[in-house]
Amino acid sequence: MLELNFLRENREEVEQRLNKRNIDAKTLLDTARDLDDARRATQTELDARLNELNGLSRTIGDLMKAGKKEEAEAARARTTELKTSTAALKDKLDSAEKALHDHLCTIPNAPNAKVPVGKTPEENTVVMEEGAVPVLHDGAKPHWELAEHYGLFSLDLGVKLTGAGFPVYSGQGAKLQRALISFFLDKATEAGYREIIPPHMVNAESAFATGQLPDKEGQMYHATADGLYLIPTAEVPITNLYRDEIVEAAQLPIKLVGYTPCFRREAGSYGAHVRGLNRVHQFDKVEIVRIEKPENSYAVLEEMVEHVKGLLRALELPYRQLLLCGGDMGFASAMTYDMEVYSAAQKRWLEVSSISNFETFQSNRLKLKFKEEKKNRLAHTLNGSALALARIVAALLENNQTPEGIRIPKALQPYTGFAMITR
RNA sequence: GGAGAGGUGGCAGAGCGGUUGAAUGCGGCGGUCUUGAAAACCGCUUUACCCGAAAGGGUAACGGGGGUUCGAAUCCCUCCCUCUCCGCCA
Repeated sequence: MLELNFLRENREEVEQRLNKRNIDAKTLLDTARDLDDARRATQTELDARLNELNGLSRTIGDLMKAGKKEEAEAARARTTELKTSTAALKDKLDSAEKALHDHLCTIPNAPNAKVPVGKTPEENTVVMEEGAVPVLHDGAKPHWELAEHYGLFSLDLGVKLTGAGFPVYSGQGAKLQRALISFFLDKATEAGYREIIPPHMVNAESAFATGQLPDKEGQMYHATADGLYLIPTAEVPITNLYRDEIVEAAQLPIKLVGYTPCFRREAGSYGAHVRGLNRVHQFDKVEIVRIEKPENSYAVLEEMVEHVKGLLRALELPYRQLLLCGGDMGFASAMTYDMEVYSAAQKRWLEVSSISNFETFQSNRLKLKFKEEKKNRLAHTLNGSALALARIVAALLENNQTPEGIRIPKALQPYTGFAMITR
């Protein structure tokens, strides 16, 4: 949620930035201003009445103490009108606040100046590309066929247990999964991130604070009996650790990392491009989260990208970095880089990481501030996948296949305990 | 699941209808003293919003929500949470 005051004081800038999303920013902002004006007027009036009522109550108290019963009764009579009018004004204020809040919830974050204009993924900017695309042997297979051949994971078994899109990993496939998680966690820990194991379900408050509710309600699994949501990413519980907190400036930066399974309902879309591990309802991901001072956040975004690049290099995967255009960015983000790896058998790029700066969009909902020189300021939050497993596995299997088996990158071998996946 | 106790400021802990946003202690910040430090002493020390150029003024908040009352941290209802005992259990 954008900050109301920032939005009022920097109207021109915010409108220009929002326009990159191809939305009617002018109308959205005009409405916000009007709703806020109405709210302020109501509160000013309410406060004045309440002030009067409080004064009367104090007078009555004093008169009672002094034993002046008749005068107290007279004063009491005058409170009746005030009580009904303040009650009405309170209702009016409540609905004005709700209307404003609901409206603000519909406004996405304002893209950073560097974000390119564009409507579709085709208009994203390729920032850089690195690593050689491997030349595969004849008869190279896509990863779902490799999985079957080597017994690494099964989607059919997942259907039996749960439904479509829930892979069951086994044998070397399961070991590879665990190896990657450990490898990513260790790398993040080396880089100074503190490891967190959070709950895999969150309440509605948490889901709201990071921006999943109300706009992405349909994408989360919802346990209605308890009002809980299965997390779509570790970002949700980990960032919410700092909900309703005011931290000392000296405590920043806060660097957290967590591994969790991620659950996504992902309505729609079937066919070849969602086969295998390309798009599943449950996958594993290691997420890095940062809480930063505003003046540092964009440098930190680049630092996080470098961290992810380091992982991809260590895994010897060809990858590219994309700067998302306004039309392709997530609702809560001010600027997002996507990292994609090339999956050689499918001959396509797979998104394996999304690294975003949310500026104060999340912290405003979280009420996450830091104290600097006696002033409380909203912190900037950032997060990024480092990395998302399922698609990394897909690329790893496809790119490293040989007639003799599937080669495990050197960096990973200490974690897997084997150098080659074989039958 | 059954029975009981309780949720107050950064922490501990009073208050149980009338200037109580809240005693007191600890912690923190500033000052006096000191060669320096400690001790002692003095002052300050929650958050959000509204009006205002500012100075300043006002409103709200004692787990959440609702009610009673001229007035509630204090009384009532309800929900949530924590603790103790019993039961069950990875």
